[in-house]
Amino acid sequence: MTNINDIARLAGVSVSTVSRVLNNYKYVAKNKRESVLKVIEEMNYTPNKHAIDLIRGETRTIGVILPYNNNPSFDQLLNGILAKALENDFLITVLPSKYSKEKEMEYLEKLKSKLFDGIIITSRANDWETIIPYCDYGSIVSCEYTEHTEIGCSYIDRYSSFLDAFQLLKNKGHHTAAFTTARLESNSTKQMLDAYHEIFGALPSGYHISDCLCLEDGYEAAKQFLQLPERPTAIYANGDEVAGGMYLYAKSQQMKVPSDLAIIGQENQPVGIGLGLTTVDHQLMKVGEQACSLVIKKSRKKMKIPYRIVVRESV
Amino acid sequence: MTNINDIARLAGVSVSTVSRVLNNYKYVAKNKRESVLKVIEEMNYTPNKHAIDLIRGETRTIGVILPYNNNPSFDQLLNGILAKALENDFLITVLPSKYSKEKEMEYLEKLKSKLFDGIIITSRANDWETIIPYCDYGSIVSCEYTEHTEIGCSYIDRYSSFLDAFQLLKNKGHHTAAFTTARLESNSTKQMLDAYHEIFGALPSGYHISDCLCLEDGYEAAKQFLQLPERPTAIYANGDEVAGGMYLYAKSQQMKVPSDLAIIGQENQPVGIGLGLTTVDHQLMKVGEQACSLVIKKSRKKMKIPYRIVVRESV
DNA sequence: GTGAAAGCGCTAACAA
DNA sequence: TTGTTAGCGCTTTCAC
Repeated sequence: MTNINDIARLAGVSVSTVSRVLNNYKYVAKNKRESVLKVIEEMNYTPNKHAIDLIRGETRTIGVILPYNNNPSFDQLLNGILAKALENDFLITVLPSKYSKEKEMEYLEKLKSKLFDGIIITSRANDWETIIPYCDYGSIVSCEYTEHTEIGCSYIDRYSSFLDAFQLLKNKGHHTAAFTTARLESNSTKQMLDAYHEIFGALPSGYHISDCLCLEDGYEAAKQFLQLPERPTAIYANGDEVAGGMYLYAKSQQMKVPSDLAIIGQENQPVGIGLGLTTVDHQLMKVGEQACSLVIKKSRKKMKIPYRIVVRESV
Repeated sequence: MTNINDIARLAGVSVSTVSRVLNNYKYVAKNKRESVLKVIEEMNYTPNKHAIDLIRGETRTIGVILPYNNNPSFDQLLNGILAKALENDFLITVLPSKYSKEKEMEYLEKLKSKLFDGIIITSRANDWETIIPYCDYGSIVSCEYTEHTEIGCSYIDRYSSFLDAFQLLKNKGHHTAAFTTARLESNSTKQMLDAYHEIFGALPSGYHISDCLCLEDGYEAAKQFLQLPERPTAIYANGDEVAGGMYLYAKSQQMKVPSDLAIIGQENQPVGIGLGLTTVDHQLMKVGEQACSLVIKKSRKKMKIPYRIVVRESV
């Protein structure tokens, strides 16, 4: 492996001159610059990135902690992040966590070991208290709101989005609604429950199913909901794919949507467009873009991203 | 920033002993090991990864060149790669190319600069001839078949999958079929055309539309196909989201699927499940997993991944 | 078992 | 405008 010393020797200059050429410094004699460039070309030389990063203490790489990598919502987030990173000449390393506390800590340790300039936490298992110390080693940005001033946030006001969705159902004449969520322990689930109480009051037993991630989960959830003695007349799904599964189950039972069953999804995904599902679009791509901007700028701002409701025929 | 020297000094040992502790060497006196560990703990020390990578010349990181990062097929590929990488304790850096030759070369240069141990090329703009020289700097694996022995391949036999799909349509009584592809210049498109000729003979003019990536593209493509003087009776879409768009357009024209128009998609995606679309599942997730295994093992094997046709109600 | 010292490949302060 | 040299933080002989 040829290195900077070889180049210097062959070009008959010092390593610093080679370094200057490499970094486009002004004050290098034209002829020296040219001969250095020539040798570099001949030797097919490329500087070792680790040596550079070691000195600079910077990598222009951002780690993205992602619980699931086969989930459309997190894909949207990631896509936003990637777009912004590309724009700014940053590299993105994907860090799948499966909500494992240990994995998350492992990734935060990598921030500490200088592998990344910053980390975006799209969702987390650990408490903020255990995460915050790592802010000393790089910029940490969350896609969920937190009061902690050390953490930049690119977030959605989920509570009010849930309120809006439930209110929409109430306006359509529903007195209750069933709903699904992803993780039972998540903040989002908590907000969903609060929003429900706010709009409809007490939640009928069996009206909340958790751990729904994909179309099949939605199908099963709908089956469960519709076998309840007091069937719900409306369902709020935590994603359009889940909503799609519900739609399919309803159809399989010869039910009409929305007259027999109203369905509302989230994130404006293709299957929802296909089936004509009303959806709450949280604009996760924008959330991702903003999150990436924040890490790059090492900003700790709290940026709320607006959501919008896309009305189609399922409500 | 505390470093290995600080730890050595504070623990009253040499840096080599600290290094030995860090790397779980056997021959370190118990008391020294303990005092080193204690100081590490107290100082909250983590070794600098760049220094280590610089020496070892290895990073346990793989770069994945991905033309589009908001495309479901490439998402599936990436998900497979991520799953396998996680299993083997490798990190994945996503390298969006948008089929730019320059970007691709930039990423290959990063392989040369030792940032990655290997690179997976999911799809490419450059010729193999310009890519191959980079095999000297790390393992390069392709998700497309190539004869070049330097390149490991985890691939699909697209030609025969296309034959199968067209044959299926022919068996159902169709004498022609329209189809969509992604990039006009791609190998895949070439194979699609060849397969078409093999099964149906000459391609009626207007029966091939390129640059279809998403549901909206499919909608537009169907509109164009169905405005043709000789309407096609069947369409083979290059993805289920594209197929979904076609389905929606057909429905908007009060056409029945499959009696008025047969539609077959690819990749078994949620929208296809939702709409009951027959699809050719190339098992891209498995392709990704296998590709990742190959880079990790620095293998240059050619691994063909089987596809399967999922029959639903759209054909 | 342990430490001194020579790198790994590069940048940057300093002196010339 | 250039070269010398001291690092960056770590691993790894080699000698004791």
